[in-house]
Amino acid sequence: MASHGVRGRSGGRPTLEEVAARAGVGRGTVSRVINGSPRVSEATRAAVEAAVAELGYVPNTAARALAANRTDAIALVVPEPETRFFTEPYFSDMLRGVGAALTDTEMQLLLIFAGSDRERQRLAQYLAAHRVDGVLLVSVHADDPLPDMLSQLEIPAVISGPRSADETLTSVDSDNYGGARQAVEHLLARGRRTVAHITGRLDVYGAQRRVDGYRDALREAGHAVDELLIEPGDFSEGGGRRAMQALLERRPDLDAVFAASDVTAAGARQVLREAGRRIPDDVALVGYDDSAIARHMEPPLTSVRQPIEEMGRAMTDLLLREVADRRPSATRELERRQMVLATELVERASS
Amino acid sequence: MASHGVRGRSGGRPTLEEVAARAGVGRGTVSRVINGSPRVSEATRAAVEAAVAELGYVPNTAARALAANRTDAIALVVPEPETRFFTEPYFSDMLRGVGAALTDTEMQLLLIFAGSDRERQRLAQYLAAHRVDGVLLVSVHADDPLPDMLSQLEIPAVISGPRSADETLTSVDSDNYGGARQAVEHLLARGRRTVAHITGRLDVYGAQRRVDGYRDALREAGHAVDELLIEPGDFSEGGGRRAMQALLERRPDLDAVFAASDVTAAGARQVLREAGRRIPDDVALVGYDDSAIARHMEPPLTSVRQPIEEMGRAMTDLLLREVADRRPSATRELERRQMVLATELVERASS
DNA sequence: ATCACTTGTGGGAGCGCTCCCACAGTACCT
DNA sequence: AGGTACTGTGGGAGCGCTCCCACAAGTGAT
Repeated sequence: MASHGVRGRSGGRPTLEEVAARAGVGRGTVSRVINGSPRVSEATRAAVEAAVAELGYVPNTAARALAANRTDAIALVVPEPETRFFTEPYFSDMLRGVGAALTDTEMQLLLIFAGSDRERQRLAQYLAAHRVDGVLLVSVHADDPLPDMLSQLEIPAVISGPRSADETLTSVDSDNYGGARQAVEHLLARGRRTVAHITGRLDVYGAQRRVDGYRDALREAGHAVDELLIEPGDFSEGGGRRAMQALLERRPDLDAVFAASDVTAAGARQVLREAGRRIPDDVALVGYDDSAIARHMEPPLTSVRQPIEEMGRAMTDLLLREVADRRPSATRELERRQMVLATELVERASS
Repeated sequence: MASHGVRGRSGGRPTLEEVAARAGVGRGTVSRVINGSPRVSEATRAAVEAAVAELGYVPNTAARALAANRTDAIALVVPEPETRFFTEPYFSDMLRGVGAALTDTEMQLLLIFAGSDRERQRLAQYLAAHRVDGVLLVSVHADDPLPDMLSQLEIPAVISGPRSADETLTSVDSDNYGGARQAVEHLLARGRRTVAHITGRLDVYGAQRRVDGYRDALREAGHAVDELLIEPGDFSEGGGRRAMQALLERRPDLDAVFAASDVTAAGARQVLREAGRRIPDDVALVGYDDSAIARHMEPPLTSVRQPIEEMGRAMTDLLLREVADRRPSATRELERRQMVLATELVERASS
């Protein structure tokens, strides 16, 4: 029986040492070739590469991580219990962007579900155990302790939506303010006079910015902002229904609704239908996210598209850069990085 | 300057050795406590646990992986380029199930995107580098070399849909055959006589099984199976459109369509509308997946729900068991495991 | 009292790699 | 000729852990 581990020594994966022996060089030289160091002669490099190919050598990740103090992996922290995250396409799109950015890298992606308190506890542990080189944070609430924990642990992190106007972490965001303005300006341009807004969860900074955009668009068009036309939602379908009911009671004369998400708009639409309002004839409806729901709604929903995939890609790129900066001998370029990507209004029949 | 790595020795994360010194015991004893070995006296255990708490000790994953030859991580291999994977909710649901099964475990989830040849190449490398203890495989095509590679490398793996009737790997599947039967039986019970079927990609075993279910349901109801009513699709919206057009040309008298996915059904719906057919009055429509699209379609789409989240959970459970079996000293229970979960027909207005 | 076993414990060896120091060899100056 | 530099290379030390052997101490049967 082998002394250690599951697979015995014989016939196991080849090690650096074995490659070195085969190529007739020292361990250090093989390491240099593997890691692309320039301080190796052409002849030696060729010999080592041949040995690597013959033996099918692949460096052991754990050993490398232990010796070099890096893991070549980053984590995407997913606030799992919020079902919203999975029912909306946001997550998938983000993931695709992250995946794309990682494609030409040696980096691997670790998905960490951390919603419950216990999980967040454990998350800290894992990160402390240095399981990853950096962390991508999405959908963070204002009072989430995680970002600050990461700062304290000096773990590179990038956050998808800044928590406030003066976010300290590197962040990537879509232009929530501008997107909301686009939506409202569009409705006004279509001749609507009484535009209501169902907000998102207001502890999310992006939702606040959408409200700001809504307000400013109205003001600049010379309309007074009527607070009775603003009803808080929570990004969900049920929230959309509740908010729409409240709005119809307060301002039955409204002729347009800008919802902070497509799902919210779907909820609003149900209530409008039940109240006998035709879309867009009586009430124009604009959503946010440009999700599959928007395309398949009846009538198809005008919606603000966020470049979520691009955001995922940008976040990853920024994180990789930060990780590289942290490596020994890197020339630190520690500017604070805040990136904002433009949104796009996708016009459909609902407005 | 610290000699090694980014973080210097001083003030870094505490090590086993430091905990041992603090608790006044040996390194081995601390290791035993950390790993829950019963061969430790109560007093010692308490002392060690106190030291761990005081120092905030967290075991270093890389060191453990290197010494113990295990990583406490499993991989979910995602065939990324197939956009279908991201646009359908299949993926999210699966992921949620996997996450749920992992919640009470120490296991972490590594997401590996492997679609292009180059990526699959690299995937083999990563797996060979022993980066994970086991692999979850979803949406595998009949000619995918990956499953066999994994068998050969003796890496525990569980596959989401078996590749054929005699799959060698442990697999979890939903009852594609039964689901299709449910759908067709439902249509017949509603009085439909001419039921067409738009298939999925026929190199996917599950799609074949749905065709089998479609055929058998018709036969057992005493109907002849007309091959002209079966048109191959590819699970996509465009495929659904093309197939529907072909079917309408060949059999303009059809009064029901069973589509192999909701997205396919959405494509079919468009063509039916353009052809002036009313749903469900002229043609009843049934989809597969019970996705958000089904709920938001006009009219809402009757669809076969697969317990995808449960599948993800089951796959993960099975994989964890296999991984545990592989560990030294485990009592091997090497039965071949094939699990099939029941589907459910969700009836809506389209049929 | 002796032997045999059990329980708890310490610490050496080793996992496979990276980092870095030492040194041989060569080249180019003074 | 001697010095100074640089290039390429070998291999020791060490990353932090697990595994296992050795051994002390206790327990009970002979």
